[in-house]
Amino acid sequence: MTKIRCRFAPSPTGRMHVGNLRSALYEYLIAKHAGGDFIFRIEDTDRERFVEGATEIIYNTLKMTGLDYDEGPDKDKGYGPYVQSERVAAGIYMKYAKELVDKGEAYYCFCDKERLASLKTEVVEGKEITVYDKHCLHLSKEEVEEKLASGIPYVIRQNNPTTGTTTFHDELYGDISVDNSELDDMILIKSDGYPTYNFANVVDDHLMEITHVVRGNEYLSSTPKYNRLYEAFGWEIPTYVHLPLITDEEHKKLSKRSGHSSFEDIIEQGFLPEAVVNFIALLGWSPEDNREIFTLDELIKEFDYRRINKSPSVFDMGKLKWMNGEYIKAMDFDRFYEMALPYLKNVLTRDYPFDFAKIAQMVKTRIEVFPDIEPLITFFNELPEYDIAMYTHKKMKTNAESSLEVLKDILPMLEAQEDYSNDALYQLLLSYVAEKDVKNGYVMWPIRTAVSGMQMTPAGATEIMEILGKEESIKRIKKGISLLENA
RNA sequence: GGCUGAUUGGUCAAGCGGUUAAGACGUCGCCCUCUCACGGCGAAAACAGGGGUUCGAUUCCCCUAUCAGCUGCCA
Repeated sequence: MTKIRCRFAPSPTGRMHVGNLRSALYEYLIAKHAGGDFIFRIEDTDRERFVEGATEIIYNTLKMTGLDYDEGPDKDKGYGPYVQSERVAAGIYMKYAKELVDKGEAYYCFCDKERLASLKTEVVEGKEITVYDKHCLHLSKEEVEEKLASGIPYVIRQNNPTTGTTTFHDELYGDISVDNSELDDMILIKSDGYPTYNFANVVDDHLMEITHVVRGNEYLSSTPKYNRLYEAFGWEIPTYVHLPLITDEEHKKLSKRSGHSSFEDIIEQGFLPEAVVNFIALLGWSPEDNREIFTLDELIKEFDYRRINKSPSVFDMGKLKWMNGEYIKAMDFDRFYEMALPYLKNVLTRDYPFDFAKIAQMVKTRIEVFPDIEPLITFFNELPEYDIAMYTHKKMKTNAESSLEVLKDILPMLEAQEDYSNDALYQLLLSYVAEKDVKNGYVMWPIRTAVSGMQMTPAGATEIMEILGKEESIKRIKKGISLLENA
């Protein structure tokens, strides 16, 4: 039994897409579940789309998500280099392309853009289809030599048969067949000397002894051509696992506009890496039981790629939020506090010794992502303008009149009170409730309204006063009284 | 247009010939409660359509529809 080797081979073209990240995750999980190796390779053969800094983003994403690779550009285990542009420099692809030319499985093509354009067939919606007509396949050896010698730009194309069918097996999708007449003579080596993905991918996967080729199913339709390449070389065909795609809410491919296209975008919105990993693991895969919360290690243990779904799934931001909220609730307080503090400090700017830890405790069960904290606590910093209609609450049986009465009764009690701890204040108000023989809410509601100016708060009236302290609490109660009196 | 694939509630998703068709998010209701949230309980909500095969189809086959991907000197 050979050791399983899976690779993650992204192109450094920008931020890391969540579809890409999920591929990386599944590749990692498939390898690790079987005790295999996870290889990281960079496919930078498209010099036009290369984005400066994109490689760093990929490294960083892998680090943040905990997808540790066993081999990669900075971890050569003898299969390197792991960056395709370096492999180009080493002449690897050209060597194999020429081998194919010698075998008659590939050929030089000197057709220029104009001729290629003339081959295009106009089809609906402005889409054009080009099928190469094997024009250059018929060049004689002498003609090829002559053109090469005279420096005419060329590409190397795969020479595919035009009759018969090609079948390949995918672990998830089963056997897939296509007529060979559908197989275009795709370009292997571009005129700039770089290989296309189609070629580099096959060569590298073989050379790096990748056993399981795991990738998005946008490659499903070109896999027959890859198979023909393996066969032309006489190489062993790897196990294929094509993954269903992830779409946005409109069932369209995730776009930049959808706001959650990249891992970085999501992290910037206040999500935790482990929640994102957990969430995307469940997008297209499910465990045997109904469990939904998994650490990476637990995923490794449970992940069986045969349980991967075949149909595309929508990236549901709402459920990601829920899951992130679960992670926040389960987080130990010290770590939560540390992460929440910047948001707390951002809002609580008043020159007052706020008890940040207490406030953090209040919001912990009330947020899904960290930025949710801010709107919850701004009232602590400053009493907002509010409408006295807020004093009226049907269930609490309160209205402006009753509220005014309660606030006026309570004010002297609060002024006399020295201990502003939550417990003490609560007992104090409860004694008033008992004395008046009313429901708790009847007195709590107007007080909470007066000290917060908010319809909803992350804490009760007495907890709020504990935070605000005596002076500020009384000031806000008085403000409430004057608002009600002047109504 | 051609090729390939997919199709279970709004979303994720179990199911792999016989089930009251799980569970989760969201939504709604109730309880808890010093508001909200947490927590607890409950409700509404699905097998794309049509033919077969079969004693019996969500499960197997075919057709249609819809969606997606590919159809690049992008990956």
